[in-house]
Amino acid sequence: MLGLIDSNNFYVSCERVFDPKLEKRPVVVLSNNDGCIVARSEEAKAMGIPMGAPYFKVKSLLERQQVEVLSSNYHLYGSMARRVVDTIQEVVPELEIYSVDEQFLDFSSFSGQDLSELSRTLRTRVLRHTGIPTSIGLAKTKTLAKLANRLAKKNRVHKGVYLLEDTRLIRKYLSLSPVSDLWGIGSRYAARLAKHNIITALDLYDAPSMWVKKEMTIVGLRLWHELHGTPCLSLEQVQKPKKNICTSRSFGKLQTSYSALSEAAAHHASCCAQKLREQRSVAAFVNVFVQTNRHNEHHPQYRNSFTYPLPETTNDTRHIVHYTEQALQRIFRPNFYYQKCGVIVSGLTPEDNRQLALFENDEIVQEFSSSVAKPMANTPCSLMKIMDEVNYRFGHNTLKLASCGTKADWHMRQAHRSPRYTTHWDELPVVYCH
DNA sequence: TCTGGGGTCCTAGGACCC
DNA sequence: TCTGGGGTCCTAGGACCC
Repeated sequence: MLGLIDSNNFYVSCERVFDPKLEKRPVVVLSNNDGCIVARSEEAKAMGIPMGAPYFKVKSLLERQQVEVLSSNYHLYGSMARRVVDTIQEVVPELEIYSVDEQFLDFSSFSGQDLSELSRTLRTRVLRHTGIPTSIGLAKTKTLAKLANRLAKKNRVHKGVYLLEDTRLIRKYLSLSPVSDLWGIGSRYAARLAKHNIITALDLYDAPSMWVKKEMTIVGLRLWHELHGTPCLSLEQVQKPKKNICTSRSFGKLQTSYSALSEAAAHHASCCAQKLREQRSVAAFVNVFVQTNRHNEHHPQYRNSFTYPLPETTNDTRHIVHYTEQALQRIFRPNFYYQKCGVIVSGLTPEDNRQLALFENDEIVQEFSSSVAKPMANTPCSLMKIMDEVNYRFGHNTLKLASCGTKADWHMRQAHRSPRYTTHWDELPVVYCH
């Protein structure tokens, strides 16, 4: 048996831990740039506020219904997610971190124990230690555990834990679920399956496996086997290094100047380089993309990207930023209203067996180190290491390249962000004693 | 005026190799 | 009439996830 533990309305729950007045009230959390609704409390869901709705379209409805609106606070959510995982691991050490609010649990070392009971204890513990409510689904495969988790969440009588094992019950629940509820069935497949009269999850379960493979490739076949109780998706306990890393943001307001785009791109490139160093990888390519607002019918549209092959693989911020600039120069066109830009690094390999170039080119490094006090920066490695350490100790962006700019009027909108209670000294919660 | 930001996997087809 | 038999790598496009 394995389990899927999932934090309920995770972002809203994080906010509620530190602001009790949000309890029992409709609350929504917005995406970056205060763009769309990405999390809703149960009360907000009950009012029919749809997931993913653009904020400006539902703003007046939210105001009328007195819904609490929050900008997303990813420092807080990331830190709370780590606490949740740490607490779970005290009880179940073997797990896979599937997303910020979901973990698959490996119960193989708990044979003979009552897993439902154990899971209920686990939920209570997570709630007590972190303040985050969770639901746990138990089943033989990941796909069934996902379903069981839905049941645990949907029906209060299960008290947040549901074990789905009995074939008759599996069939019954599948017959009550639309096929699009299954993990791995998105809107495209749902529409295609509907044409073949496959409407419920049970219809897919009862379809011949070879037909499923023909229509939905090996991915669909795996899903089919998982529904029938044969595991095809293993638990990935070690997090694999990412194959691509992307940093991008929409601008708080549309931008037209090269200098604004260049600053933003340098900033995103710096973030990519830092993420590369965190996972101890180097990149072989850097891709820069820019785009205008595709929803805007009044301004002319433009989107473009350019991939720059790096002369040697690197995770040095200065190199990545330098080639980002080169790529941006190729795609920037004046007289457009830009809405977004981003940087993607790819061709990632581990930094400790980095492939050297035939002619290692240290021009940028030398140019830079000659203007900096010698003992600090004679190798790119040590300078980046120091920069990361300083930024870790004194806060993100304490040290950055000048090309990232200082004005940052391209920064995203974030009108309703709560304090970063757990990660910033000057934003700690305050307790008053009477 | 205002519409997010990350990721992964699979397949087919085209190019190449011996 | 008859035209080999293995492979790899890369990319674009399509699907999905949170």
